[in-house]
Amino acid sequence: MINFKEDERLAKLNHSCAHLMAQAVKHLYPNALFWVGPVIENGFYYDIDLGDKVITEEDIEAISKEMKKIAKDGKRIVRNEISKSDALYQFKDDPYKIDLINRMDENEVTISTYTQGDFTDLCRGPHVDTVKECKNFKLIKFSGAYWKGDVNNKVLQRIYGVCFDTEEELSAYLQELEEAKMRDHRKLGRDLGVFMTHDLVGKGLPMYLPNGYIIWEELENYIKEKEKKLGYKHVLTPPLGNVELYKTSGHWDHYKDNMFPKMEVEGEEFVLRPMNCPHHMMIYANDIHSYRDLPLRIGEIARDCRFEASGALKGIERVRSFCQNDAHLFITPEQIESEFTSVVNLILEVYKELHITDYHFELSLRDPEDKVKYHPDDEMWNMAENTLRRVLNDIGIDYVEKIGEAAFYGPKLDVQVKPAVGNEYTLSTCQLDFCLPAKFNLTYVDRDGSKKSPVVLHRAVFGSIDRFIAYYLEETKGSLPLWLSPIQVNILPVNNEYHLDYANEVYAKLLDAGLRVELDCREEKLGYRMRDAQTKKIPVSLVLGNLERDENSVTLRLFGSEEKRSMPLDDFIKYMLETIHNYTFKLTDED
RNA sequence: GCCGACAUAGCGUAAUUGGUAGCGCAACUGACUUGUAAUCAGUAGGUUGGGGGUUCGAUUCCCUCUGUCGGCACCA
Repeated sequence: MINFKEDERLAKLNHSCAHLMAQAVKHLYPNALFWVGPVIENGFYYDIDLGDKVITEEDIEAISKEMKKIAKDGKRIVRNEISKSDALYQFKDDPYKIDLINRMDENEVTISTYTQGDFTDLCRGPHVDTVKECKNFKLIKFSGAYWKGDVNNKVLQRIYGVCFDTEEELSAYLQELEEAKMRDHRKLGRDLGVFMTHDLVGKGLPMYLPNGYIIWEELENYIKEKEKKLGYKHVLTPPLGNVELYKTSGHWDHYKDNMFPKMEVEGEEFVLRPMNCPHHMMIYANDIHSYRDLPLRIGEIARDCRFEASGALKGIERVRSFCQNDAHLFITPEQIESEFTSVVNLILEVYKELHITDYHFELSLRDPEDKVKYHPDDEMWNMAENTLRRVLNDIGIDYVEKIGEAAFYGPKLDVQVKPAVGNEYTLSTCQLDFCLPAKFNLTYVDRDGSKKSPVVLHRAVFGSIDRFIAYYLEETKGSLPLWLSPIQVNILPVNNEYHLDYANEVYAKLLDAGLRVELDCREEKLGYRMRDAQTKKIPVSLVLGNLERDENSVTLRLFGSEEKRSMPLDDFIKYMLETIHNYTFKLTDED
């Protein structure tokens, strides 16, 4: 997908198109006031104050029409540099522009305006030469947006759009958007029988169907095997806990509004747990630990419930009940580098093995100004953040730093990915915590016999299994690698009368080999059943007729390929098992 | 949660200004006995998301609840 911000020409064009849109809006609604209209990754938007007016579908059409008209007229776009006082005077009737101008330092930035025909906007540019260049645009969507992103502020009308140099590029882009919708995990999840939701159960509470649970189990086994090899010990803890547990950890103060409300039974108060750290802390506290015991790595596929805002829910990507692939590593300060490195390497290994390539790292730091969320221990924070920077530099991975995105207890490294539809999200995370162990009075006995507080790494490779399935469905367009496919092999006897016995024999052998196999012996034409198998994206279809029966062989066709190949049955089974254990994407990749 | 849109059979959809719900796929039944993406014919399937209102009459108009979608805000 194109990134409009990174393409110099597209950025300029789309920024100019935002102005063109504002001009059209001003023509149609003379009282309109404008906030900002930046270029973003997928086009541009403009935030507009229309008083009580709310944008409708018809308005968008009218605005588009007016934009076409202005573009056709082809006025030049002219830059003007002005002083701050001139700017304040020129925009004196526009409180939004005054707000922007007041925050500009004349000595640091040149204040400029851009004029096209009867429309002038405060803007630093750059812009294209004439509005004519902006004629190939499309207004994509519109919605409300809080002024300055603050819920307490007025809701402005935001209109999103895209603009290209040619009509062909525009329609190709719109086509891409349509195709992205086809691989949205919510669509694939329904079509492939992965998960369902029901109003009676409640929103944000997905239920995994047989196909979905196969994927789930495979992922769970996969990651737990990896963790075991790295010395993790897996545990099982309850999905709820006493409110005091969360008051102790500090989560209660920070997140109680995002937790399901507490329930009172026999004078005790409980909550559905929103995360597992406190439980794992208590498991650590169950024993006295020597420095020799560390690192202690406690892992769990753990169910959590969060009272996510209804507007945030999305398929199995953002839900109210989910399972984290969680682990807490209790370590000494000296072990931070090696253990953090080990976690990052695990993440990299998993991504490589599962052919995930489109991701980037974010180092989430505290906002030193935010004394409410982050307790003001400068020394602790600086040490933690610098340690992470050092580790990441040593490993040699690229990352961007994000201020104010840290957890309340420490900085973290997040792996960000982009879904088919919507904003990017965090898939994997590794967090450094100097804070919670102290709150739970966790200790270990060091070499010199003194008690010391361990450091904790919180980490999740799959984030939540739910979210990972969502991501992987989209990444593979529903054509899952063999090891994750709910049905791996579909057997199609050409003719039930003559070939069913052999088909049954092959079926039994494949089943015995541990493959997930189905036999489609419906009284339908082969073409019909083949189409069905392809629609379900089953990786391997075996067509069995006279030839195969007589030679004890199979003729196979892989999903997405028209090529047919024959091989002895035993070779086929061997081939399949090898492929599964290599987590291979598809058989075709090796051919 | 906020701004807005939407909700018709398992899925995808249609129904002129309000007149009593059609179609395709899937399902089921029968015929066809099939060599790699749709054989033919028939049958069944709907309190038009729930509730309330206006009306002689509501899928259509109004209110409300629930859910979904697009953004915003949030994301331990």
